[in-house]
Amino acid sequence: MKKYITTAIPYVNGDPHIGHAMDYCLADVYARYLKMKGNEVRVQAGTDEHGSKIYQKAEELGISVDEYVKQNSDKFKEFIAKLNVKYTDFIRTTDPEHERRCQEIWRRISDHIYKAEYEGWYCTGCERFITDKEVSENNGICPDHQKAYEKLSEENYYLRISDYKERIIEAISSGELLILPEFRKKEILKLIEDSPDVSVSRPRSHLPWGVEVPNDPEQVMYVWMDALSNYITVLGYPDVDISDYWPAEAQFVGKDILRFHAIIWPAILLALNLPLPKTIVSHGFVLADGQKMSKSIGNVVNPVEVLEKHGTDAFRYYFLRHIDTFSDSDFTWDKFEKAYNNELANDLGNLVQRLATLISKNDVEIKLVGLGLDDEFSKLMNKFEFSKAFDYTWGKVQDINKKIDEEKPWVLAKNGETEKLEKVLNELANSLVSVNKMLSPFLPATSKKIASVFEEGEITPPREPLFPKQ
RNA sequence: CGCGGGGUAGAGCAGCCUGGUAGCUCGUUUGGCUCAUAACCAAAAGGUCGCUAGUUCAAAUCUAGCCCCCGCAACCA
Repeated sequence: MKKYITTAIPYVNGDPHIGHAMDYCLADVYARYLKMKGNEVRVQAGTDEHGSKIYQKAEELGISVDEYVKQNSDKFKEFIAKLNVKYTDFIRTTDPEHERRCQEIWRRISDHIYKAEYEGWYCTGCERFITDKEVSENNGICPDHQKAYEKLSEENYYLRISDYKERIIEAISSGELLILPEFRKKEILKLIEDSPDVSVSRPRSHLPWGVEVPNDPEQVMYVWMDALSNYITVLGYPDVDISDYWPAEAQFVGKDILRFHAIIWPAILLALNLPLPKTIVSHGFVLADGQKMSKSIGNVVNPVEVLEKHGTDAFRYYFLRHIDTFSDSDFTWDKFEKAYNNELANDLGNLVQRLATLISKNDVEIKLVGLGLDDEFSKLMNKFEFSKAFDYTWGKVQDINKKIDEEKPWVLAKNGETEKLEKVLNELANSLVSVNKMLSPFLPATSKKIASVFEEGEITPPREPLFPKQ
């Protein structure tokens, strides 16, 4: 089977942060799992490079926008590589092919787009429209710029969400378009009901850096139009038949951008007469000590620092097991260190060491029977309950440690019970190899090392501990 | 009364739908073991299950009211 998985494309006005890592890791785990099941999997990644903020930032830095976005896009590529996340397709929204395809998409859905006047409060400092609520909260004055908001009107294009509202609501509530977790689905369903038509363009004067609206050089596409399209333009749409891979098996997004993916995106797809993605998985935020990470509080955890501390798999371990797949969870250095030492080093690393030693010391021949994937594990993975699946897998790791203590192979060896010893160690080795399969989507490098110890000829303990204690 | 989620051992959570000895992981203490990265295994301590009332032989679980926390309400992963 051919499957397609997408990640959200980050806006490149800053460095990669820990939230981006969540997206990549989750998508990667699912992709590796599907591959293990024998599917042909395509994984998209990319960068969102249009919009006025980027334009401004480049100007501030005194470099060309092209150069600025290229630099930042490369940073993300590097970051993804550091996470050992594999993608098959990388898209940059400033890629001319993408821009052309976007315009073609616009043409194809133009029956559902109309032009209208938009009037609202505008801050010339922020260069954006401000919601009525925000205006009243700030008493009509922008706190960042100490300037009064101005009433401004402009002509924009609108996407008629109302044409598809019923259809989208139906698809989401029936599960045809599955939104995970359930509580987000409820939120979205409520949100769609009240969703007005969406503005999908800006006058070029406000948004100089973007994709031009076909047949209207004065208007530029709203970044979400351009960004959402990436999921199919990267496959070659509309030049190429994408039906092998579209609809996507799963689209991974942060909870903050779920609404665009669950409202605007389905509307665009329906207007194009394309099927809706099968699943949108919305993950939570990583909190630092219970608080949202923010530059002003100064509690931002640098993902690269975490990666470098104990390596990629330790990073993946913490973020895939101790950060819940769906809800917000905490990162603290203390928890990370504990997880590394007590779980990775003691439970798993030590298990590999002791079992390999037992086998090699006693010169026991191991026959691998090639067990299939655990049903319970598959069940959890199919529901995108990755942290629970990982928990389950870890329970199996601990079971093997327990079993070793119960069977006491060292006693069997001492008493010369070779037959029993052989049987016990074979059972244990087979269990570990089968658990290792479950580990492989989560900890690919570690899993490879374990496989090389137990599945490639003579078994000798790894020369270097898998996870050296610190 | 905007919508939604939640309040269970020091921490993080499960159990609630389908009432019946309050459970898991980490941490703490004690014991066991020696194959192993002083790792592993076992046991113990620790909870008025937010508060109040109701239904019931029996409520963490069902009902009602109240208190508190959090998420969402258009561009912040």
